[in-house]
Amino acid sequence: MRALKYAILGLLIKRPMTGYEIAKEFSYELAEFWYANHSQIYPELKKLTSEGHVVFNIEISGDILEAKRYTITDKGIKDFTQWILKDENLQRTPKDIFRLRMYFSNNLEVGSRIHLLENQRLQHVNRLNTLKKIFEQYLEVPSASSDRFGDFLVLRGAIMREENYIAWIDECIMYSKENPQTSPK
Amino acid sequence: MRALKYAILGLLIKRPMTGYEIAKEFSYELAEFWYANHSQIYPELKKLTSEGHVVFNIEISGDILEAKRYTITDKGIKDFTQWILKDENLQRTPKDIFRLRMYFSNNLEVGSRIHLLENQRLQHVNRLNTLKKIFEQYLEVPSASSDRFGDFLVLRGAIMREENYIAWIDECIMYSKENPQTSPK
DNA sequence: ACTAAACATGTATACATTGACATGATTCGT
DNA sequence: ACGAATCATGTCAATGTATACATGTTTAGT
Repeated sequence: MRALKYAILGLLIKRPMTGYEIAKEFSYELAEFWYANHSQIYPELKKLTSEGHVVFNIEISGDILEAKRYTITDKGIKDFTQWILKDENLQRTPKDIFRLRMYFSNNLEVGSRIHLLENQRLQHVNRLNTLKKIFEQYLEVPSASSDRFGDFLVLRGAIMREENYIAWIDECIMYSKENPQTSPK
Repeated sequence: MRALKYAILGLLIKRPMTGYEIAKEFSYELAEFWYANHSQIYPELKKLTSEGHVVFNIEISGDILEAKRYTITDKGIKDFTQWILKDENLQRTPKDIFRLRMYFSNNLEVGSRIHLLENQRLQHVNRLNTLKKIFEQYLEVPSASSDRFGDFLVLRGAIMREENYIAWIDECIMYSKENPQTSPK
């Protein structure tokens, strides 16, 4: 499947980048649906180079500090274009440890269950607020052909996802309070 | 972290099960937020046995077909109880290939983009309908102490998640139609 | 002059996960 | 009696991912 390959190629279509810059991209908006740290990125870039999907040239900062700036090749663009066009079956639903906890939550007394839910809620609210702040920077919907359109869509998706998760937690809290039990299990 | 360990222990608290039965559980509701196939489950059960978290006894069907029925030990219950009680920081947002595609969707012409979105939409609608049919079986909210309460919460969560994903896709379709471009990139 | 943060690239080890390979028994329908 | 579906358990190789190890430079602030 090699999704990381296409994530990197997609970034390099926008502009040539170093491995370090690619890693940074993954820690901004992109992290809302994809992530890789540098220990995965550098080997992948090496592989992409040997496959002819990218080429690099070395830039020097200061006296000796080298950075490899990678550019996507025609072969890379062609491969990426085929990938992005391809219909795809639904992935398996992503794993979610908190949902796993809630699935087994009958093993908890009401107090503990609600504590866990409130804690999780707070974290999602914080994330939501961060996302909303980033979203405020878009004063209008970017043109569908600009590469900021993709950023806009996934950021909107991330906000909706967080709002929905919070709504689910609220339902869980409500049901737990409505329906108290004396002792667990 | 060993989430699979706790997923298995949680199931075994409900009742003793064979590896085969555990694998089956992962392909029903549980698959909405966790999954493992038998090639992961059997080794994990072996490990849990050697750690003293579970024990098994062999059942024979017919003449010779052996099945190992695993039972959780006191040590296993204690370990699970500590785990379920523990507060947890948010996981990294799960990877989502379709969102990755949409992030790079400025490389597509409007027609292709909408085709991909419609295709994905259909698949989510199908999944949603399946989930709703399962949900109809709950004529009332199960008691918070019954082990069907967890099933109920995560099933409700899965329905909300699918509805929300479809709403996001609809927004993407709307923005793509509102904001057409002549040629990609 | 010093220092902290950011720039920059790599490797290694362990763990998690997938899909294929491998084998065979039992049950249910026709 | 036959065949298909289900029951049942395991290993292996490849891939993917996380965390730590490892090293050194440059820049911006004080």
